[in-house]
Amino acid sequence: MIDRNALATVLQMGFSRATGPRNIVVETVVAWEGHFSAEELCRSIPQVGRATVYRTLVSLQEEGVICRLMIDGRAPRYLLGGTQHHHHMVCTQCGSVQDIADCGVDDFVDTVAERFGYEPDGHRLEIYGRCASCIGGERVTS
Amino acid sequence: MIDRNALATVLQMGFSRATGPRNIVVETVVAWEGHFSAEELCRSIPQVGRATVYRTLVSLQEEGVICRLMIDGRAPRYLLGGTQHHHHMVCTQCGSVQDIADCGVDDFVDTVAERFGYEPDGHRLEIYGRCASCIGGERVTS
DNA sequence: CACCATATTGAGATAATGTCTCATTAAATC
DNA sequence: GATTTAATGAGACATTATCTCAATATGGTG
Repeated sequence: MIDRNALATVLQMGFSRATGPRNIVVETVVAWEGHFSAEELCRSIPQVGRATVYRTLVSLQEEGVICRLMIDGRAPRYLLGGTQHHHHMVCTQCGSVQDIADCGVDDFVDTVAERFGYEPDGHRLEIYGRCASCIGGERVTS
Repeated sequence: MIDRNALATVLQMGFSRATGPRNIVVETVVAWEGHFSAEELCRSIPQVGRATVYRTLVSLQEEGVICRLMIDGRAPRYLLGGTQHHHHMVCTQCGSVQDIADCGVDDFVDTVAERFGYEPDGHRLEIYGRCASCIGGERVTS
């Protein structure tokens, strides 16, 4: 979880004024359980305009406070999580998302990129499947 | 490149009738150089209705004939490519896409999934950066 | 070949999501 | 409190995707 100081820092990044509406958006995002879409966020804080919500989401992505997942359908979903965590395991049944601490993907990426003369500046790894508790909950509930 | 027989097979998959419009869509997709969006495809074959184009794209994805890339903006882009190739390297400058033949990602995915008691059924790896020719073309063209 | 049953199509309505404009509001400073 | 201007937000607009249902075309049958 992001702490209050970091939050205050985030609120200032790239802006020259700290404002109420942006504060509401950031606090809501930080307090959110699990992932959310832009529209869900808008609905949950109707007192803040759509434009501001979208603008703030862009900033939060740029600052690495949240990341963007393309889970299934059309709308991207956002997840609180630092810049370093772009490896996720997504449960296709319950929608839960598990961060994967880096365990060699970065090296793999560098190796592949080098082979092709590529200069990598980012990558995304998402694993889809069913999480342990969805597998476990398979009994028929009478 | 997909051959004619495979194409004929694809055209039958999941359908009970072979039709002209669907044929046009599939042939256009197969002949496409690089990746494309659904709307680009629609524009290039205005004689086929949007609904049919979208329906056919869904079928082609299900059959593994094309895959769906989330490269940058909002609209997904499609790429001719078999079911097995979900590892791509995308040039953020020229937009070219390079398939990465599997070199261990699958094993990595299985290992991680097992650690979390996860039952994986798919994954996606996309590497973003600049390709060799974009790096090479950096000289100022007078 | 003509005919039938129905799978498939497509025009256009509708939905979902995201972007933009610009008059208004309000934060920071003096 | 007056001033400057960053930031907001209502709503128009844009883009992408889905849905409906009457019309059409396909494959099978006699």
